[in-house]
Amino acid sequence: MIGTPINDRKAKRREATRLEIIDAAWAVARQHGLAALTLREVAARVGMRAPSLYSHFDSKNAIYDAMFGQAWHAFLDLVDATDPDLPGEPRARLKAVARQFFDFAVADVPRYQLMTQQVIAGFTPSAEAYAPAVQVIERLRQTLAQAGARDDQAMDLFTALVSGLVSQQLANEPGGQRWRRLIGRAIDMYADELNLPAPPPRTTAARRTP
Amino acid sequence: MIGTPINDRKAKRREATRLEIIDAAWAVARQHGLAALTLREVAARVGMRAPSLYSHFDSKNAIYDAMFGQAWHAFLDLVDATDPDLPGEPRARLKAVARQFFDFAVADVPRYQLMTQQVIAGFTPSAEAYAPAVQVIERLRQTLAQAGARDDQAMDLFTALVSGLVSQQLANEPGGQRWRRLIGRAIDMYADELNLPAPPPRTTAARRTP
DNA sequence: GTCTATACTGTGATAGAC
DNA sequence: GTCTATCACAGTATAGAC
Repeated sequence: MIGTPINDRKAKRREATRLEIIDAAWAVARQHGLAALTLREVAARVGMRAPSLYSHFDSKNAIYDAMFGQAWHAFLDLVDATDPDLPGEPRARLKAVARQFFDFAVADVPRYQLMTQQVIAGFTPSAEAYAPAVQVIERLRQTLAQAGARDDQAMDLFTALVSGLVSQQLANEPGGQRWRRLIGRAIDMYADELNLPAPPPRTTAARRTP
Repeated sequence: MIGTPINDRKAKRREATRLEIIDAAWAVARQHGLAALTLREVAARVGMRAPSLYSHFDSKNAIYDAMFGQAWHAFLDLVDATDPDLPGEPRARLKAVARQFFDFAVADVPRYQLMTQQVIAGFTPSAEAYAPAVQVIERLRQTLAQAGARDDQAMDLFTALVSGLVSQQLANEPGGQRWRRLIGRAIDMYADELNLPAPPPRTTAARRTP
């Protein structure tokens, strides 16, 4: 009795409603802040009463959980889509990765707060929602290894450096560029510490090595 | 009618009650988390009912505000008390400053969250409570200038680096040492970028330059 | 299955008696 | 100052309409 057209349509409708609710929740979070999200307001935006949300989510934290998974999945998709376009030169590659994370973080502050900080009191992401975050870390590990940073400490130092730039930007000058402009300098500093090769001098020819 | 012994005693008693309330609030925050703090529980710990707290604080956020100011003031006092004992050699000095901030942050997570992140929904610190934080930044600016890092970018890079180490430690391994152990490496990396002099080779003599 | 109405508990905050 | 009583609003459990 599973997989019939009727059940497919029901499941699709159900999933569509879930997405509507999550979208509404993002809208409320962006407008009033992540912690100020209320079920009544989310419900009102999708034309329901608050208790009706419990037909689709077990609790308010389950909504946060779905949002958490969606956010990390969006970043994972971005990472995978961008990968072929990344520059081959190690330093430029690391800078591009750092700027990608930075820009994604700064573009939607409540999303970034949910992804990284423990802003919500009793919320801990489920293993399922956390999975894409693990995959992002794995992609980063590969990128760093490719650039010549193979030990775990180099990885930890990179994440600390980039997340530190983001957190300072958001805390002290949200919407600004003061710490974003430091990314190039910061990554060069990092690459020097790892003895990564300096970028080759610019030439017009030989854009690809055969 | 101000400054009489009776008014002094009243003011002291009033200030003592305020401190009792703040201490109770810290205890609740450490036990249940900063955001899970409730006026009823704070009041119970000082033998009151919740509405009585409004005789001493205008709102719940006013309690957070007093906690915020107290926390930064405690760190400022620590910084000033430690200053004469800091090593003179620039790199060692920067490492000591970084470890001091790191250890203070990690020692009391709710305190650090209140000091740096926007964990509380509608809370913005007052100018008065923020003052000691500004002084801490000023001390840091002096320390960095003394070590040879005089531009604003160097300051921003330092704060990003250290706060990044803290945030990664707290997010991924609270109570551990994984990122703390990176402080030496991170600060050396930073000092190299600023072309600070390398530390002198260890000798038993000449511990001070005449 | 999906939604509503209702109600329970707990929150920060206010009003007024003592 | 501190109390009791009360309010508006939150999350959420339950029962029942369709």
